[in-house]
Amino acid sequence: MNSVAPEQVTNPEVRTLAERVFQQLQDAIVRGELAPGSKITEPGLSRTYGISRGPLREAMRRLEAHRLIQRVPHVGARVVKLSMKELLELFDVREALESMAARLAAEHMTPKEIAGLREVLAMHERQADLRRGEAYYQREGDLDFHFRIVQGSHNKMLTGMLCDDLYYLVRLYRTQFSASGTRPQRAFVEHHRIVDAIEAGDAELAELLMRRHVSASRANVADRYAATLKQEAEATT
Amino acid sequence: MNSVAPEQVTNPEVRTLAERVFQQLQDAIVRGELAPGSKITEPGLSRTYGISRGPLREAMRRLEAHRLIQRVPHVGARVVKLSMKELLELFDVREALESMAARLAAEHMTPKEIAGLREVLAMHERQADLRRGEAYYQREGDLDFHFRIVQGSHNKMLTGMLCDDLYYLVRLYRTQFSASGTRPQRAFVEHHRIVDAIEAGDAELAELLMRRHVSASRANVADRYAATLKQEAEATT
DNA sequence: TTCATGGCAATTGTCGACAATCGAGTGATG
DNA sequence: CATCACTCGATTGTCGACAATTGCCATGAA
Repeated sequence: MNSVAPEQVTNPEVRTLAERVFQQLQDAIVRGELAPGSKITEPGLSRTYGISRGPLREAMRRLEAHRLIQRVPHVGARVVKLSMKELLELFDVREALESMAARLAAEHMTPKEIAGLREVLAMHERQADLRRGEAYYQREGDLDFHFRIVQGSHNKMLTGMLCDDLYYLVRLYRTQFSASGTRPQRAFVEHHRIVDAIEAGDAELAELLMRRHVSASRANVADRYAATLKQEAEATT
Repeated sequence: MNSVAPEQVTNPEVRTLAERVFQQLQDAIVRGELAPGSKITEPGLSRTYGISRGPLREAMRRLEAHRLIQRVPHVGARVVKLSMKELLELFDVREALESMAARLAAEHMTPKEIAGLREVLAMHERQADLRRGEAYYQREGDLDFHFRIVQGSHNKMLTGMLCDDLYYLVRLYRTQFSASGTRPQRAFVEHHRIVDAIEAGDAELAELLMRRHVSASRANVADRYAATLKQEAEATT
């Protein structure tokens, strides 16, 4: 597992050290290589990535603004660690933004984009058939699905907020809580209905369905968490 | 012309140069002292604020993440200039987030917070009586109203997104488009109804009313813009 | 006149060094 | 034994200098 993708070095979009290390850190945090809650020091990262502290600090400022690290002046920075409360907050924000995205997608998505969306759905079903228990691909695919709808909204501000900020937190949560258990069949059906509504241009329905979809996902997480708490309580008695 | 206010130096909350210059720049941009679209250079700002480029660059990274400036590697940075399209995008995002905030506020706001909200409304009415034409106070007060509802949601992620990011863009828009004309009476009524719904704990109604409130505000802006375009077209013929 | 080309000044990107601050560990004291 | 003050090591904050890249402008040719 290479830590640095070779295309990053030659990619003309990413020529500055600060930009590169920002993306590398973002990746490392989201993938759990930097443990949530762990302290990160500038000299340490400086050595790891072989750069000076100047660009590194700029990258850290951006990570801070994206809520991936938390800094305290003169003390240091830690990788963000989502509490269950914060995770549920994240779901509320997602519900608001993604339902709006679905509404706008129903109004503005092009036939080509819709076809691409259907393609994603088809791939999910193939994967679900082949490896029913395997949750990883389905999870990444789930984000891909949401990703495309958000982009279909054709609202750059909305796209930026969801894709540049929230989705990294979502992925961070999935590694942090190792959220493997899902509700695949039901989610598939919901995905299909959302796409149907978008294709029909039914903005209100698409919005409603997406809202329910995210809300159900949130409830699922909350239930599993409650179950975990109960289990732990029983184990200690 | 003093570049640094003396109380800032002693303020324990703001001890680092990067933090100070970040807030100063944020203020300068929002108040229009740095014209939208104007180019800002590091040596220039470095001289004006009397600091070196290190902290300055960190502040600029944060401003970039908050969408107040736009940077191009090796070229430079400009103060963001909202196009009408982007402004309408901003309204869509606000509609999504603030309606959710109103819903959560109806569920979680404390009696004390609600009383504070009513206080704000009362102050608005007094001001509206005294100086009917004056829009400035009413505008700032409008933001104060929304501010308190967002905080009443008790959702820190939502609060951060709205108060730390979007509301600065809203204020920037108000200076950029010199949006003095409003619809005060109607907005007052809407504000009151929203507070009523929140106080009654009617989450769905609060959400719906806030959604309409923001949506109406968006439509108002769009109409005024269309009128401006039409006026200009007539003037050139 | 218009366009290509080369050099130049200014700006951005990066680095290493120094100063300021924090917190853990140590020892003294009640 | 607990508590407090202090010292010291490490980390963060800041600065000035150097390298790299860009855009402008002058010069010249078609």
